[in-house]
Amino acid sequence: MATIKDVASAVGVSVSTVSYALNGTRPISKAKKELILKTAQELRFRPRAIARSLASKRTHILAILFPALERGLGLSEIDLITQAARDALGRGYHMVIWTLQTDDEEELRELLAQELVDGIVLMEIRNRDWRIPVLKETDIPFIILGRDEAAPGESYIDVDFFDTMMRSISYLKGLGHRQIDFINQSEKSFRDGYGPVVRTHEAFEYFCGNFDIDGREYFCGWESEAVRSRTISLLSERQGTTACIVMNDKALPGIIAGLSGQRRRIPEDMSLVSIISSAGAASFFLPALTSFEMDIDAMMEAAISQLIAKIEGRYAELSTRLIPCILRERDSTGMNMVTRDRMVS
Amino acid sequence: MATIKDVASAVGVSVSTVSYALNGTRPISKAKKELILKTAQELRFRPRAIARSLASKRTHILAILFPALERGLGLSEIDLITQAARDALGRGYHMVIWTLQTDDEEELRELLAQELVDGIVLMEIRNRDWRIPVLKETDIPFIILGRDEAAPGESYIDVDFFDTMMRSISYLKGLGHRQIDFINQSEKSFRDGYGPVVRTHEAFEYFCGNFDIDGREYFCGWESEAVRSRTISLLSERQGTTACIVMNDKALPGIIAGLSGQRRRIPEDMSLVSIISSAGAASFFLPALTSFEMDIDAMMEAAISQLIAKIEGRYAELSTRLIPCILRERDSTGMNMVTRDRMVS
DNA sequence: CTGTTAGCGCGTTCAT
DNA sequence: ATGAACGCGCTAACAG
Repeated sequence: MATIKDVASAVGVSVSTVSYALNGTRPISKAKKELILKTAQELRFRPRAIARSLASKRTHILAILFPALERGLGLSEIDLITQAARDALGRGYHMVIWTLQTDDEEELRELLAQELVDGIVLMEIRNRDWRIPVLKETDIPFIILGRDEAAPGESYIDVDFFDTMMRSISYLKGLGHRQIDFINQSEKSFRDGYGPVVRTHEAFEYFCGNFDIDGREYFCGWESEAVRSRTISLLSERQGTTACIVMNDKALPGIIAGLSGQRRRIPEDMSLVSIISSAGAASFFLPALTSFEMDIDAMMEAAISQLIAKIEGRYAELSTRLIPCILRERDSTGMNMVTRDRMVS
Repeated sequence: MATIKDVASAVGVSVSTVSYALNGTRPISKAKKELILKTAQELRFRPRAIARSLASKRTHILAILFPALERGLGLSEIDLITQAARDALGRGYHMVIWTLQTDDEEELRELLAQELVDGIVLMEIRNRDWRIPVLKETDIPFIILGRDEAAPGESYIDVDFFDTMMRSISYLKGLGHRQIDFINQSEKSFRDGYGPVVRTHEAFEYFCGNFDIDGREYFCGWESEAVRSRTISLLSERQGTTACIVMNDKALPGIIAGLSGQRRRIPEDMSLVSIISSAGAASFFLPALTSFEMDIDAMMEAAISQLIAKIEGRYAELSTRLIPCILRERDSTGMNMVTRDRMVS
């Protein structure tokens, strides 16, 4: 492989001139610059990433950091990761995956001490996440996907849950629904103060009031058989509900089975909106589910560009962004029959 | 951050001695060695990955390479990626993700020319995959997940489809089933010679003969509504089938809906076995599906260890391995009623 | 505008 | 068993 030296001697200039010409770090006479670029091309010269890093103290490598998960990532994480890698690559950065074996600080410290990466994307953030203080000890830039209420002052990108809930309710109201159930995730995660659960909880309450909706929230695990029977009992416990918002991908099969077990058709008898779900999950079902999906491309674009901006020192200020979801109307929602009949008559 | 120099002067020896002590490259007197290790510890010295790489010509970074996919990876890819990263990390290697923007050779060449990685894991392999010749041009070690029939002589790790089909049929026969359908993937992928589709096709034919099973294979797309109606017509077209093997995760919702539309209960009227599916997909349904799942941990363990062995020059020979699937009995399979009744009477 | 040169931090050969 | 010195390929002061 050709080195910068080869190019230099081929053109008859010094290595620094070549370096400057290639990086545009310093003005070079037009003629020479073009000649250098041309010869570099011909010699198929590529700066060796490692050598460049050693000299410039910048590796052009980012890391995406996962905690040890209790087996099984959701359906959208794959898109997040690959999209992040792709975005980074498009900007000249590589992306490494760091999946920590355990919630072990020492392991993370080891990784950081190697100084292999220029910046870090933190995923699967939890409240009072132990990783944040560790990262702050070093001066390595990082960005958070999600929010840690206990760590104000950190830059983050998150889903706009408030907006999503508002639009969900508004959408269903537009279809004539007046009594709406909201199936949230587990009560435990609510008590733990897990961001998405808490924020949608608050938003649901707020907007039901605002839109004059008779709403009710249920917490729910995800073990399919349990969810099904729970759904069935809910149905009899509270009559008159014609629409349901679900933020719980894993509970969906149980809910749908429960509905069908009670002879409630979707969407004729019950409209279903899945929120914060992945495209894959929502279109997996029959009927395909109307959903508000995370705008993964936008989130990652924002995350990577902000992270790189920090690395390159363009602005180090706190930056926070909320990304709205995208509504995909599919086959699980329809007009409230009662309302429709009233309108017809 | 402390450098090797700091350690050397702190102990009062030369840098090379420290290097040797740390890497065990050369015998060092016991006393000094221990002192050096201790001081390094105290100074929190970590060899800078980049500097080490430049000198040793080895980066301890691997890449996992994806082609540009037509939107949406399956449910098991996420596990494959994170497991690969974790395995690598456990062996002292970082894993970067390379998702190519397009099927563009030049992009891959650029990446390779940077000499950032020591080895490559090739995923989503296709027949006559264009990436293999490109990789062979360089002398960088790589390993294939899957098989490319058109590239004999390359090391690979793949699912043991033959074994899986044998065990599936055997398992169902043990439950008394004698007439079995096999729902494969699309006919197009079969004609394209896509490995999994072709191999299961052959295995199904072979083992039906072997086990004296009345088997029939169907190719099938994945658009849910189409799959459902297809399933319904299949049911009437061929009576007497009591069990069904499916290698098509995305078609599962349609198949299940079609079955229930014809009032066939699972597993009372029809046993369902999902093969080569991910744990997530199979347990997502209600009833949860009995399945032969990819042994992702074993596959990745094999892949990474073989790749690293090649890198470290332990053996450069061709190595191929077929990994059997793991049977998970869930709720979608049961005794063939006809057989059972006969046994009872 | 351009060339010279000193590192970047570590591995490793050559001496001793 | 140990140290000095060189080199990996490139960037960025420091000089003109």
